[in-house]
Amino acid sequence: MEEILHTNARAVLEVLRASQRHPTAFEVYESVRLTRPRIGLATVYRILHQLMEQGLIKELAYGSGCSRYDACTRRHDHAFCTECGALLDIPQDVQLSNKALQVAAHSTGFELGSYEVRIYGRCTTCQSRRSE
Amino acid sequence: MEEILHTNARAVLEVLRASQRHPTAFEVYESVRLTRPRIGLATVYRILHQLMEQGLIKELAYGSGCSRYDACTRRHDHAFCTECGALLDIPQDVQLSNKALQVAAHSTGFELGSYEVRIYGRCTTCQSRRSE
DNA sequence: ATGGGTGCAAATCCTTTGCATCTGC
DNA sequence: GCAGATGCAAAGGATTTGCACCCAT
Repeated sequence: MEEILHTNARAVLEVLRASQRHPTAFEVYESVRLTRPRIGLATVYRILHQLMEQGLIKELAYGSGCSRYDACTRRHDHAFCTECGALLDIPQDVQLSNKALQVAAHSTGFELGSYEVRIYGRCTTCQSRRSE
Repeated sequence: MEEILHTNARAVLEVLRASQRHPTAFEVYESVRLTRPRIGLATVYRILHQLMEQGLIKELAYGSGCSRYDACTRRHDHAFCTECGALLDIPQDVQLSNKALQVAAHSTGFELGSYEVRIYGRCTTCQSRRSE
């Protein structure tokens, strides 16, 4: 599937795969520019959309401003720092029964596609920054 | 707490409380204008921020475009329609053990604040619209 | 008269689009 | 030479900000 990606698309995907941090489009742009200095931000956006359509990456919406992108496409959960905006993958899936999901889907009439658990709190960095 | 709200802020909060649909800022603006025709969109945004700071409402980010607002501040879960963008409250909390949450928080080093389960799928309207 | 709240318009930020150019085949 | 990919600049949508005005105190 990804063999058909052209050079820039490949570079974008590699940046995303190498990053732990779920970068924004602009951060991806900055990283890609290290290897492909002439690339433009619009191209990065176009490539991000293509990669999403191909199911190679996912978009993460979180509060204010801009989207972030995730090269890990298997279902997984996230931790959001409410103080600094850091966004981490939760390494092991949060335990959730099929039954509970089906109840939720049923009560809303939804045909269940996927799901995600988000935990909100303070990341390690922000915890050490101040106690309060 | 909310006794100190001035008239426009009160109107915004009432619109949000009356709505089932988690409206966008612009939708709030349109509704509030029915009773306060001279209000401006900027004022609506300013008030939404104030209400968030006071903990009376919450912002919901979901994919593309704009934020939506939720006057229900008790912890609860959401269902997102991936087809039409509809956004519903899940009436009963998705069953999730404290232990599972603590494991998740611990594995990321997070100090757990809150959490949310999001289910993604097709809402009833979109299911009847086409089968595919 | 003072201070907060407000409308309006301009500014900003993120993202998308138009278009002429470039590239690889 | 053609089709797709690209850079650049302009356009677009959501949100914020500056500022003068208005209103209740």
